Amino acid sequence: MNVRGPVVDAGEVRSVNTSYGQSDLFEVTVRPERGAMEPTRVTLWGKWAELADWIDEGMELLVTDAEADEYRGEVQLSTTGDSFVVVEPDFLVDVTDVRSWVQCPRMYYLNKLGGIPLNYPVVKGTLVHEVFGDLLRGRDIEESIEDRVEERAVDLGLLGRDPTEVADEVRKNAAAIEGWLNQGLLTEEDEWRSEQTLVSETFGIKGRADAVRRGIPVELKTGKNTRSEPRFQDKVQAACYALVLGEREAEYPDTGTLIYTKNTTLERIEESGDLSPAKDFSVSGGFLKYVVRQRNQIAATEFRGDVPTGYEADAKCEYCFEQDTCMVVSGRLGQESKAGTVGTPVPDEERAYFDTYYTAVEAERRAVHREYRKLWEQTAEERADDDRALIGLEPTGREEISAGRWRLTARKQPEAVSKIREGNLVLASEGHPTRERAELGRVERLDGEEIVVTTDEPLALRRVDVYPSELTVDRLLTALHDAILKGSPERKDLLFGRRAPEFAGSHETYIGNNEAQNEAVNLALNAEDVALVHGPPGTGKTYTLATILREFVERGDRVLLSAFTNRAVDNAMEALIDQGFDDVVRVGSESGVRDDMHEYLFEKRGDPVERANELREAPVVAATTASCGSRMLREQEFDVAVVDEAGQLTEPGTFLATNLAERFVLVGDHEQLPPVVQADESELHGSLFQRLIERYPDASVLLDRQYRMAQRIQWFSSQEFYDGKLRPATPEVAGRSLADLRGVDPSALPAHLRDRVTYLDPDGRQVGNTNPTEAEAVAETVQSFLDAGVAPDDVGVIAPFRAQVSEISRRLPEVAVDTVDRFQGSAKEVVVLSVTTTGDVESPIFEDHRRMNVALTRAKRALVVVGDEAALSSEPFYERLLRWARG
DNA sequence: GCTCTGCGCAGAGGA
Repeated sequence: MNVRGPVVDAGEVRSVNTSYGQSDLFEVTVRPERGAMEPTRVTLWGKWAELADWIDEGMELLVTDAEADEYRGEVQLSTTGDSFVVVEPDFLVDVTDVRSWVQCPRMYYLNKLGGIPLNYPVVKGTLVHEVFGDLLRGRDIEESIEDRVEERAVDLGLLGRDPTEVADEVRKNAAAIEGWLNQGLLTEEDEWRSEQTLVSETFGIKGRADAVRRGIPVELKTGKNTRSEPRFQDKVQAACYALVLGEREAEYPDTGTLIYTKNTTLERIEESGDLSPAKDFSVSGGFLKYVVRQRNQIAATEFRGDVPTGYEADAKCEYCFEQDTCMVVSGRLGQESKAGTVGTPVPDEERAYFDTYYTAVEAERRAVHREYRKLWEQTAEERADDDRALIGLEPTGREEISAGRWRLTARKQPEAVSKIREGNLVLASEGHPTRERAELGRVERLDGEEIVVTTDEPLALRRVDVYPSELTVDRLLTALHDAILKGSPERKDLLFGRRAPEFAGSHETYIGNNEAQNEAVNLALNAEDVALVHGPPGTGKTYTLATILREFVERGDRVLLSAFTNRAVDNAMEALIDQGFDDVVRVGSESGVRDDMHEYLFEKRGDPVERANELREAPVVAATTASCGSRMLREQEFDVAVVDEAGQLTEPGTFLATNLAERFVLVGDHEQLPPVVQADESELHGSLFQRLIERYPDASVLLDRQYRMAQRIQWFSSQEFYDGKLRPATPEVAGRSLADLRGVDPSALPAHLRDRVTYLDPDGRQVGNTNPTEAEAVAETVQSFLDAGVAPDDVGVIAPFRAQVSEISRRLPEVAVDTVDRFQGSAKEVVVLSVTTTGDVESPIFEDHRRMNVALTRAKRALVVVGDEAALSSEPFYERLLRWARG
């Protein structure tokens, strides 16, 4: 039987004599999660007893194949020879992390913290792996090499490598594999699967195997291995995959294969007479358990929030490549380290800051892990409700689009809604993402009836799940590392409030008709380190930002333009282009970047020198903050970073962009929506923008004149969020009404909708996160505006909940209906807000009043608030809102 | 018990 639950009590290790000889035992008490079982004592025998050093009360424990017996009248459990003990099974450890932990626990930590920079051996290794995958999928070797090298042009260009020489080197490595593969294929029936994504629900391990051959994991290594035996950490890596494969097939492979391409030089062949680059090794049950114990050490360390010292294992620091980094990091952070320390520690407050944010980012990582858990924990029905997956798909086709690239098509239920969008990374499966055949893929197309996914290998497409990614979390950590450990003292003095921002230079007129905007441009241009531009709704912050960018370029600065979302980056670029400047390189993915900006999209494929130069010499590079954390952009330097919608960025998120530049300008509005953060009790909720603007008001400018809303519409927001400072830019703006719109006849509207701000209580009732009666009233209201001549394109409907959005959307197919969060950044002539809730405003979504600020400031000429009076009267803020809306 | 965008997927290697 299996038992799983939190540890409520942990004892001491004892050594006892058994019929099999001397053995250690360690007793823990676990409160089982499922069933009505009382807390149960579980005895962990033999090597599992080492967990005594790692287990704390509160940690979750899973013991498989435990045996029940009665001892002194009490039923208790013991591990058996088949048992595995897994600490915090929900914490998904990467296979590569187990690998580095085995080398040295501190290397695991350092890799996580600093990331791995762009270097040639790694790029070459990646290339050989890609060619290997292509070979397995039947592609011609020369074609593959040529294509893959061309694909990596930027990396090779930035590293100053000649593509012909690189191709030669890759060819040497790949030829050895090809010869061996052909030999194998002639003699036996081989079944190969390349690039297998594996996730284990039992062992809390995830990773991607290079290949699986007849159920045996195959790991390719391009590095040198001069000894005849496989490297230990390579075996560990392959054994991890064996563990996950075994879980799925209910039988563990007893072998692993490692392929060392460098071993097949002519000299070696002559020396050993051995043609094969492949080495098989046996994977015993004992080895699998060793791997799980290592994985447990990582999970326990993360649970405790400990930092590995290196003493946990017996690696020798003098041979370690990371020794210098290790010593510097421990020196800067005052950490204990086996390698010793060098340098002076950062001040206490920086250390405290680092610790706080490190913990907060790790909490986000655990939130991502919870998403993974949902992959297998939920039933199909729950999954359908959760809308993270599309289930019950009917496979309709598969075609090979290029060697080893497949396009899978399936029919979906027209009413099935999900958060899956085109361009998303997904797990495509034949029914269950971890128990049945599954492939990582990308959504190519998605409409009402059909979904198209591209994958490396074909399968019958029956289900598509969102694939959670730790990528951004990893990048936040490196941004934190770069900012605090590698940041200049001047920059840090500023971040920690020890020095006020400085400004120097003359005051010029850049924008003649708006004093605040002109002030903002001056402030940005004169900033020696930072300038902050506070732009409430409709105040022309994007225009101002574009002017700032243009003036920076004019005087010879190289500029990074960044924001959290692709949409914001594209908008800012558009404004820049509107001002007549288009010498911009847009870094990003095809699916993320808006179609009309594709002509500026940076092409990574081609000639290395050309590609690298285009990037290095671009006066303006535009990318999301997540992209700024990519290896390619981390290599770039800028004079100044201009970050839009900075109020939506966490502090480490902001660093992703600002780390790359000498100076920075943050543009945003902290009175609109804050960063999206998964962990509730997190430091990440506040933005750097807000903290700096509060600390250094003199380094900021408030854009106080808005060009969007009629006076009546903007009043509430101005009073509640901007101390009444926000005002219409011109009398024309102040007096805006529907009558100004061509073809609109306001007198055709029902009387209760004729004012610029109106209120309506449809007497509905909240059902889940919807309110059907209210949705109906919203639809009727919108219809009234359409009947009065308002174009569908000029109307927007906003609701807090996604469920209510789809409820309304069904009734109004031709009108833009979206959540408040997704509406941020855009505006409409007419906006109808569906408050949805009834009785009270207790849901956490109503707690942050800034969400309402966004919702109420999208309308230019007419705003209708639709909601339950009782709910709106139940809290002072909403009561003021109601009073204003009623007029 | 709510909102949700990113990402060149994860891993590639060096004595």
